[in-house]
Amino acid sequence: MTQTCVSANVARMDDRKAVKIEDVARAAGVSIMSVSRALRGVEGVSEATRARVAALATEMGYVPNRLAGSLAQATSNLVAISVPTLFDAVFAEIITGMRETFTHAGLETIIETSDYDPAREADWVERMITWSPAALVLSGVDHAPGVAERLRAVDIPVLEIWDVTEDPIDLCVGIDHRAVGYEMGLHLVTLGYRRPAYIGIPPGRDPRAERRLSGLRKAFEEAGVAIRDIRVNAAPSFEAGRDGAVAAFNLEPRPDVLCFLNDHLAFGGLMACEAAGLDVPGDIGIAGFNGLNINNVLQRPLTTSVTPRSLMGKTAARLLVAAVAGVRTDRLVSMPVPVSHGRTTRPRLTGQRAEP
Amino acid sequence: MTQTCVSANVARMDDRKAVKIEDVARAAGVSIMSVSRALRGVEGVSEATRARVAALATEMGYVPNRLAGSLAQATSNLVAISVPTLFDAVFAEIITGMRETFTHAGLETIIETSDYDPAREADWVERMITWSPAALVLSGVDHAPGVAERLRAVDIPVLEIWDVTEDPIDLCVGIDHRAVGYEMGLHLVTLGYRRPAYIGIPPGRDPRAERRLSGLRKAFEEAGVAIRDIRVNAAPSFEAGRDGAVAAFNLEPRPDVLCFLNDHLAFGGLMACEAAGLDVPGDIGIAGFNGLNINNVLQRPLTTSVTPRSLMGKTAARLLVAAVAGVRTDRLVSMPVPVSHGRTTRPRLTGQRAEP
DNA sequence: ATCTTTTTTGTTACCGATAACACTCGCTGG
DNA sequence: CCAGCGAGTGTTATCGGTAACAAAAAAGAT
Repeated sequence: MTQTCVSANVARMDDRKAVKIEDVARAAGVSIMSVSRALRGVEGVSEATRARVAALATEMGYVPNRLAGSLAQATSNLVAISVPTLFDAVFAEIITGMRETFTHAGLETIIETSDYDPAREADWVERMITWSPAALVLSGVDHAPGVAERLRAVDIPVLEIWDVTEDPIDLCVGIDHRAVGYEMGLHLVTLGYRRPAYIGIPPGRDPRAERRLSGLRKAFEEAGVAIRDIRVNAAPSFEAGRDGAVAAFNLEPRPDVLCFLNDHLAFGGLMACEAAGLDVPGDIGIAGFNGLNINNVLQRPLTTSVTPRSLMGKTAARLLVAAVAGVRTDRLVSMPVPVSHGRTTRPRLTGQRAEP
Repeated sequence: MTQTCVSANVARMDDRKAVKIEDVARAAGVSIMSVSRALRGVEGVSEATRARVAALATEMGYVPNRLAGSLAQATSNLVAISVPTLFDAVFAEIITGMRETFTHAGLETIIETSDYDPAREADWVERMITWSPAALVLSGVDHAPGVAERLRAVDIPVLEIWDVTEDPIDLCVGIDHRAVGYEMGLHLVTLGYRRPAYIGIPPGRDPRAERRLSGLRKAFEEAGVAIRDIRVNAAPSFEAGRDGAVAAFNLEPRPDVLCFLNDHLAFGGLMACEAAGLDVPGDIGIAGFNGLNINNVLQRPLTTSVTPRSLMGKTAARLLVAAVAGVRTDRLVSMPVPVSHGRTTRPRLTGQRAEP
């Protein structure tokens, strides 16, 4: 099957070599430029030529070479997106939310997972710049040193998503994680919890989670309560939550509520409670973060903060498309994150309005 | 903030304009080609110049323009991957499995979601070709008409993943879905189930699922039993499984086992059983597909077929990297998919060895 | 010391498009 | 009847690199 004769190979390649703009031009009896203009829908060709060229191009199977096009224009239609992980449905939803808008705007997306490692993100940024992308999307606002400066220096619109900062590189659409943690803390305090424990992964991996914890801590501190802190040395996962919960059961005194890094861990924790014969929320409360779809089918949906992933993606994409087009917009959008009361924390104290 | 004066703009742009190979060459006092060679690690430069140029390039902040490079070389380091969806952790795992190998090989990945629509996949293929990617990865073996021919015509290595076919476009690494369904069917028949129902989404969206169903059907038919078929008009999700299960409860006679499209639906179904007060597996059995991580924390892990997503990704990537490098390898790899007995189907009949 | 080799370096042509400008018409208006 | 204009089309330079070949310098052989 393999052609070993060099000349044969060359011949074969020449045969099938993609038809280029020049071929179309020759076939249509016009200049290269007319073809280029016709195919891009740019002004400056008569309707007759445009139609003729377009038909011919299709017939000949012409596909423009974007490498050449982008090189000549010094910009591409590529939007490069970096997320920590694809395992977490959250980022999948954000991406999906963005993609639709991008597709409409004729933008291609290229996705990277940094695995929560700022150094990898920084590497990737350097690599991506070489593609002259139309825009860059980063997850979070904590970057390796120098990255922000670098990105401000090159003239590419940058969007930071999922977190907020007062000093975005360019555009920023996300949620205020500290506020989210604080809100949840307030909620739990209101419900009367006084022996909280936090269950997460070791610090340094997920700065957003740490920020939520700090908000949570603040809320409890205002009630004169300290949070005990359990870290499971693993990736954020169902299993980590389960293991963390098991560890929490042995604390003295036993926590009355477990605050998990996110819904994944919370679900793992819920299962651990079930396995340990603990009633939720009777014996112990559970709080998560994200409001994943799984809650829609759980007998006992999690008490959690519902993040607007899809909407966030859409909003962000719209802003970015505008920025790419040169339109000025808001630089910072902080989205609301309602607490979903769920059924893994006890109902409100007597005298308060009951949850519907 | 915006500079409106044209000359000022130009000046600014010139200031910050990325340093190019020519600048480095001038600074190093060598020709452009020497810089190109030095930086690419290609033969033909003395070690001394290489070091000097490399140092200078770093110092000057030179980043090669890949558009230009790829254009000149008529190929890029881009691997374009199409998956049906990112919501399903399965594809996230496959991608993650592949990515590591690709990164090692210096390949960049660009990801598309086709949303189970062959037409979108076909569009995407056309668009991608224009980037001269190093390789293309497609999910499944069912493509829009003409796509396979088109891909065979251009000289780009193509990998089909997740499913298998006897006539791959190029390379194929996946699982035999029909066989998987058949295996599961045999297992359920062995366990004594005789009133099975299948719960999935409308046909035409996920050909792999249909193939699994056909295997399942065959196994039951061999036992003289027909499968009843329930389709939920929704995306494959927890909710779809729940709704499908509820529908199944009303069938006459009530099914003794529910076979779900995948674990997502199966989990939704499990929750529906719980909500309906049905004991699993006492009153009704449940079978899924994939062996998602959630099973690791469930009190009652699902009976399911465990797909080797990560390994599949790794294997596939390795093959593809070899192919890109011009090495001949196997064209087809079909991976084993063991049945995990779980605890949502009844234990084996008496007289057989018990499940550990 | 001279003639090969081999290594290193430089030149030139192109990759496949686009931008900017130049040209050719056919028509209008003075 | 011809300058003036605008739509439609063509020409030329360029984008930032790389391949292929040519030239120069260094190393080795006789």
